Amino acid sequence: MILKEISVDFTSPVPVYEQIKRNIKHIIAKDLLKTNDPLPSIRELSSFLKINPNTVARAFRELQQEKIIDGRPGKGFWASSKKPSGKKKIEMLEDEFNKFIEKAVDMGISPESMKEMISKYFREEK
Amino acid sequence: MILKEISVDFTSPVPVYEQIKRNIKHIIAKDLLKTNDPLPSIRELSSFLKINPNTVARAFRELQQEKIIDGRPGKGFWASSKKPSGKKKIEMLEDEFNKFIEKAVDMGISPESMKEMISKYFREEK
DNA sequence: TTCACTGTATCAATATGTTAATACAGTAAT
DNA sequence: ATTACTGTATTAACATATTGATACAGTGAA
Repeated sequence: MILKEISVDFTSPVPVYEQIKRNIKHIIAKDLLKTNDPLPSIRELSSFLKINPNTVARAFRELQQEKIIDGRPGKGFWASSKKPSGKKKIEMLEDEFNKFIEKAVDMGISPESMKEMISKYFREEK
Repeated sequence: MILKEISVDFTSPVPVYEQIKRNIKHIIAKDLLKTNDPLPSIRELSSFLKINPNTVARAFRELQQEKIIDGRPGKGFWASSKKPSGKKKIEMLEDEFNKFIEKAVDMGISPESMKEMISKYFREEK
């Protein structure tokens, strides 16, 4: 079960519902959950994490709005079949990304420096 | 004067003090303010923007902590003596950049794809 | 000193965000 | 219909972030 892939840090400034969202996104991005695979129920996950069901419900609701998962009362939630493909995801980001690059260019930052920033981010990320 | 380079959007979810910080950073990054050039005083800027002096003070204080500007009571604030090198500029962008990368990660985009997006931008640019 | 400007500190009001308590409602198997 | 699960909605408690009112303190020139 993917339950043990999910954990939250109560001392983090990142809200618990946001940590849950990221957990699920990463799980789906890594294909640990494929299309139509069931997620743990709201109550199952909330009692596993020892938090209020509403907190899990908020995470699931927002993921549903983002079309990452889908769900129905009485049936639970599952990985959506309408997940955007890798290409779609990049297209979704590209506008925002180009704005960012333009600002960087405006400041005189080279493409090499930008790539270096990416590498740095992932080196520091554990 | 750089006063007219500074504006805030009161309907934005981005706090006013944060908008001021970004304004100043961009002004310095674009060399509209060079080393030791004076910034508007806290009260001057606050009355110009019609906000409380404390809001401007917070922006300036944080910029000072980030070594982007310097200041003293009775003297005002000025652009820090440390010329914003390429590295400095990158630091200024880094917060924003990291948020972007985080979002990309959340979408399951690999570092390689991100670098590819940068290359693509510059290939198409010229 | 006095004055007119600087920035600083403290506290309160307000707004926003997060989580929990609790009750309600849908689904499906028995 | 009963049971045992699902998700949903409402409201309140709590925490945090943002901004403002106000008073205090430093600097330098007249």
